Amino acid sequence: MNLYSVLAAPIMQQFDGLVESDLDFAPSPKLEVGDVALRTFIAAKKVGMAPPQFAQAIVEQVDFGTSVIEVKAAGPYINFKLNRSQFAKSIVSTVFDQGDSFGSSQGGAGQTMLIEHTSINPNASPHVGRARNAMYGDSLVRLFRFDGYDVDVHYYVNDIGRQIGLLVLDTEGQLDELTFDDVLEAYVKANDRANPEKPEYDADFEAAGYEMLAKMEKGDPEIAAKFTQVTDLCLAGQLAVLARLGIEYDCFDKESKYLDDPSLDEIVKALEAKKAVFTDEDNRLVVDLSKIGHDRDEGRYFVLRRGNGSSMYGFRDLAYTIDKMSKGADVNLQVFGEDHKLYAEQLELILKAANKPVPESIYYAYILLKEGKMSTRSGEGVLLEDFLDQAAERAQVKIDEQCADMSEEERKEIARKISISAVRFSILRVNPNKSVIFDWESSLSFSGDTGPYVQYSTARINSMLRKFGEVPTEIADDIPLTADAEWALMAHLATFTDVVAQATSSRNVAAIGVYALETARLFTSFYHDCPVLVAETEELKVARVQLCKATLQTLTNALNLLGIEALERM
RNA sequence: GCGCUCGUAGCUCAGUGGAUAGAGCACCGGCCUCCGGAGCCGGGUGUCGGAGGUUCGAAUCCUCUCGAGCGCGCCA
Repeated sequence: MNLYSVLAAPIMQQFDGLVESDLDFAPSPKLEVGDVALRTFIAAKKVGMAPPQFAQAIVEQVDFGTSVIEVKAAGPYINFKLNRSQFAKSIVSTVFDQGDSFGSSQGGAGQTMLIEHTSINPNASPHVGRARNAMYGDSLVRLFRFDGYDVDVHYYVNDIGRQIGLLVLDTEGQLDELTFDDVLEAYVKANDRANPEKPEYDADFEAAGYEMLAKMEKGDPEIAAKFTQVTDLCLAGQLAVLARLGIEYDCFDKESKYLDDPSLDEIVKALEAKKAVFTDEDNRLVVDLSKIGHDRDEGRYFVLRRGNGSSMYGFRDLAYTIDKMSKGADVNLQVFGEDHKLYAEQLELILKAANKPVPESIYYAYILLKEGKMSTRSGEGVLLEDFLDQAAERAQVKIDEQCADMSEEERKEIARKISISAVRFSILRVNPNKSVIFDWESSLSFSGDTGPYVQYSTARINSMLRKFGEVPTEIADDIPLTADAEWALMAHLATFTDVVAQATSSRNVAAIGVYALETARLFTSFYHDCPVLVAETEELKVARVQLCKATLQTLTNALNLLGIEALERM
């Protein structure tokens, strides 16, 4: 359903040599001027006329039939007043027909996508900053699934490394009784004991931690089992928090699997052939990236192995990336914080040098705390769990007073859904390459540009639909939807498919949030202007209810992409 | 120092070549004897960081510059 094709066809018929993309249609700046505008610059150039003359020529010569009521040139622009009723039928019936898949252009049908996101160190609880990674990744998953892709979601588990070694050491013998929170606490203590700058510093303990790690890397089965036990416990704790936001994964890839992967030899050989790898004075194995395309001194060297022979994170990550790419998905994505940009570029150079395919990286900027007393500088300072708890508490207060007739169970469930909406929306609505200033007050607010505001529209529509009863699926030919508020809403619904396609190809989920807000705003405006259940005539009532239902469907689909549920009541 | 990203209203953000740059928050007025007031309507606020350039046309593209965030050899 494209409003503009209907107008483009007769123009192309009248003027030879024009294709649809030459005709630059957009909504008119104001409804008083017209419903749709054509900007003639590109097409005028192609037919060899000055834009205002070409505009005039179109107005005089082209017959737009019944779909247009009035055509007026305004300098290089042309404004069309449309037969709104005719377009209304087309728009509403398209939404009805496509239902839950309205908005999808099925561009990914038959294709596969592999995405890796989140990957938090096991020794930490998810912070709001990291959660931006998980929420973005998760919404990309939803977006690609909606577009028809078969998506596989991967989580890279950093199950080896110094911090796990320290944890194993510190919790030895008591792991069976410990909870995730206990382990987090233990890690803080263990970290201090291994930090020479802290009063608790214990050199023997630190050394024992490294020894533990070395044994693990050598494949000691007993130690390995202990590592697994700690890692699994932590992972389960992290996943529980992420699951509260509706975030799930298909595969967990353990880093320890890639300690000595055969593909690593292949990489080193390829680098050797280009004289891009050397062993330095401290016996480290180092890549000189300037030999394979890096053009400056900063970040020129990339260490693969330490002097003692143990591998670096990046070396194992190379093996992991090769493994991921070997699955042959049509689209491969990985979501990183902006601090990983150089690192990812370095990996990319190495992979390319070894003639290996490279996944596409998506970056998000950090979340900063509004300056204040206890602010550390990044959003790392706020635990996701606390954020969710606070949001749920606030929502609960409001629900308890507003939905007093419902059971406690129901109220709790609704409060939960609203809190998730507030949290996800506040983070997702900002473009990912832009830092978000995190502030409790506005992030937990339920009014204005928020997820709960959008949900409110869905609850309101559902309330009307319950009162109305069964909505006829048949749309009348002369459906009486012609008021400005009705048109503005319908015209906006008609753009959803384009918005989704654009968001998918640019991997920018924020556009969906902006769209959902605008839809909710236009709906509320319509709702206040146009009586629905108390409309003057039965025809008008049915038509408006149908528009409401189409709006609800669109909002539901948009919210789903953001991991937010539309609500029956709130 | 070098590289990447960002800079739009008091604050938080939309707006990736087209008409008079838009929302929310905050502030001031209205609006529930009509369908849900987490709402709606109205009121004003801009050197689009700055300077050049490209273009019929620039918040948007290019160059320079200032400011902020992030990164830059044995953390993951």
